Amino acid sequence: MADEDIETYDVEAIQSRWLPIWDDLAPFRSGVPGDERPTKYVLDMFPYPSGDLHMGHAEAYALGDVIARYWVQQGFNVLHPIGWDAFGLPAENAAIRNGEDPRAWTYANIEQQKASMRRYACSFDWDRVLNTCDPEYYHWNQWLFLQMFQRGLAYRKASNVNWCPNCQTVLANEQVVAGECERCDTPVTKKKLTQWYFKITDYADRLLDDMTQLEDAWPEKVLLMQRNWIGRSTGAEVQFVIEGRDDPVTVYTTRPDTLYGATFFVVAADSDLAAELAAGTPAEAEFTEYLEQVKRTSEMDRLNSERDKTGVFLQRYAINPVNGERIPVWASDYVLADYGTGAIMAVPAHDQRDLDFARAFDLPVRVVVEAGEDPAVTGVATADDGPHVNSGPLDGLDKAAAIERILEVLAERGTGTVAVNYRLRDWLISRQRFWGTPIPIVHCDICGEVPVPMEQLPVTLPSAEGLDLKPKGTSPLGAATEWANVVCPKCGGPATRDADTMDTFVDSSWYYLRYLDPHLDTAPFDVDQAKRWMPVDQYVGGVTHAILHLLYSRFFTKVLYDLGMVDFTEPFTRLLNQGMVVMNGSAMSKSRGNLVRLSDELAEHGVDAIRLTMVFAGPPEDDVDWADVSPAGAKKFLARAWRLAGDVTSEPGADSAVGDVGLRKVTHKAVHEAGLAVESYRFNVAVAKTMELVNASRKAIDSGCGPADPAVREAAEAVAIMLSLVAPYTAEDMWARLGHEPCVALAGWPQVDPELLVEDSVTCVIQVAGKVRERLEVSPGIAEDELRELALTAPAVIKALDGAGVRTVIVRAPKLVNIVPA
RNA sequence: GCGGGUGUGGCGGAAUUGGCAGACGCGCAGGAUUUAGGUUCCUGUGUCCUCGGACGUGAGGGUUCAAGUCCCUCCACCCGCACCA
Repeated sequence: MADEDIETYDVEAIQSRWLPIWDDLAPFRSGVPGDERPTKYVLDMFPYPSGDLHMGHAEAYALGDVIARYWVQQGFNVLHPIGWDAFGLPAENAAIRNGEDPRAWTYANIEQQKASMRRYACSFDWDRVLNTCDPEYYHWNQWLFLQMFQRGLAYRKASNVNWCPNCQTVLANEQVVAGECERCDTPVTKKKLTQWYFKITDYADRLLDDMTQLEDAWPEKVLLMQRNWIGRSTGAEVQFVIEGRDDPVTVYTTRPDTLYGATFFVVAADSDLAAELAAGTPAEAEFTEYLEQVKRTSEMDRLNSERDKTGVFLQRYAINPVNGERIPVWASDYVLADYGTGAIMAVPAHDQRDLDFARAFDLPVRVVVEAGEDPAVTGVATADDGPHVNSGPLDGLDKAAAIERILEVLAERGTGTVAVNYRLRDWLISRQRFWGTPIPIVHCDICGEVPVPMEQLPVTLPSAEGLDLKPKGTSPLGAATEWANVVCPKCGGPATRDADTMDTFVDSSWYYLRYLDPHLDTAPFDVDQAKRWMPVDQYVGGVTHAILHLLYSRFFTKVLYDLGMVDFTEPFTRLLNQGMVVMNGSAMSKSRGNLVRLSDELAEHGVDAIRLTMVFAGPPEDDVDWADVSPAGAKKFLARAWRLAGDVTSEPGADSAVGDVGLRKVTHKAVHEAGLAVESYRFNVAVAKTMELVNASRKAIDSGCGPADPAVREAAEAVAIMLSLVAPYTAEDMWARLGHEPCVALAGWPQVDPELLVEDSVTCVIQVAGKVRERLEVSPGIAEDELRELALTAPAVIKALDGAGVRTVIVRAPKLVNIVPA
């Protein structure tokens, strides 16, 4: 029999048999009118169309599909959409390399990925596909931009921005990783440019505070990263008069209690204030030279905290508002121009950076909090709490009391107040590239920034033909004169379009709403559909987006809430971060020579075996090391399960109630435990439970109740349904072999009979001094006294006690007895 | 430097509230079937052992009748942030 069966579990044949049938039946269509099932929204992060799908996609989508298909089996109408995040630099760069139109290149890749995705058989609703590079999509990026523009949430300002010399475009703070461009690893430099921003800082508090909604539903790690990224700190703003300057300068500090310890004052070298203070002083030349040096320092060097402190004394003095002391003003690059006010009071005794600076330039160190050794001697600033000294009215107070007191003092004198600061900066969205959403603004010499009227949207991208897409620091769109030159919508005079395009993170900040009605042409999304489906019940994607994409999406959601378009404030109720697929411990890459091609793996083992391998490899959050797993083993198991279906000889509908009780108990327990495992993301465990059921069924057929017993059919059908979450082709073919019509995906999760979960007998472990000496089969309802008696009289126990008396007997009926000898 | 996480057989990993450590699988070994085996099926597989047992979840200590699980100290690896005043 072996020979025929090997031929019969023919992966290729099974795949090509069911794919067209599923296409026809479309079992995962979520928008069928009159569908009464309760709803769930399962969302996978949409792919970027750079070539075909790879191993990472295979893992992520296999995991998301387990959840989506499980909820379908549980009777939900599951919205499980897919689309393409199709704008962006890589497509454009590739297009430049190949001399192709980025549009053609992108759509060709999308078609290829779409075909692969279909074969991969995820439970996507193919009626809802969207591409962010379609005008019908980015139309609404522009619409949303204008909504924000009207509310002052989109604005233009000049500032020193992160610049990637390789990509020849600006980058958001979030796209600079360790001083390098996140995309190409080129060291990032600074450039002064006028750019568009979204005012995400207005939402800093809400982004932080609303995270309480996400506790226990998002990975703690992601919440922590977001908290750190927003970086809220509470302190005080204190005003210092600068000699020879009319207006005082405000500094931000989290330690206003150490104000009496301020021995010098530092302004950010690259701030306007520094230039102003240096102007006309004897230090001006030295300052100018220093500033040049600072500008030459790459972001990467600047981030090196081991670097020695540098700076220039500006030959000016600030007056400490509490004691009138005259302290020198320095300019240094260790103070950041764009955090707080760009100026600080330096308290070297209690801040390490200030101490390092003080030691470098021989500035005085004054202890105002007694907390250990003298920092001037040790070189280590003390940040701990302790009684204040040398601090006038603060003397003797601890930190909390001193802060409270000094704030009162400052308030009385009108020279200081409580203040909150954030690490988070506004989101820079302008990009000097072609393949993105045009910013819907027209620049007019007379009227300034004029929004494109809503009815003129979308502002579509011109053809790339004839345009030089090579990065040169300005947007290629500016060279499309026919496109760029327009009349001002306001005054009718000559004007030009804004030639920059939007950061592609704008596209992905709201795409989950667009899926609800991807072809709607009157609004970005259907508000009523949003009431029905949103927020997303389960989001699945890589931890690489822990900050960027998730923070931006949360921000957009809150803006939409304020616009009255949605009635929730957080878009993603639960988040699962899947791990990566690696090879021999490191990320796969062509240059490392450890790249595994998904298409090769699929050809060799089949879709189901690859999906099963991904799911069974371990917890979904962990990386899958392809060197450690066995797709061949997965295929072997699938064939084994599949053969089970062929061995069943009872008819469909056979009454399982009269079947073998032993096997039925195994079946119901496996179904029950697999369901619990899926719901708690332990998909690998759910697979293990399915395997156990297959093993038990095999045994029942070969050496137990036999293939005709209805319990065997019940077990095999349960296997097919459980397997349908992971291995849809095999499961469907099993279902057919068991005499059912498609689709197994809609068969419904097997009902668990609670009575069959109750064991007839339980193995009770009898320990003596914590060591197992005997196992007894007992009834689950056994009384403590009876169990104690049984345990104490067991021969093995008497032997282990070896005449010693009994001190205590711990009884945990019915599973355990521990006898403590005297 | 600051913050967080993880350490369980040869390997990937299991293990409600502290209650049989190693489920399930890979690999390996042996056997059966086979002309053959990158097939299928069965059996075994933590370590040591004087075959009664002893030891065993990164190391050391503690709490407990009982610790992979709780507490303390340490080690290793991984991730995030990195002059944010």
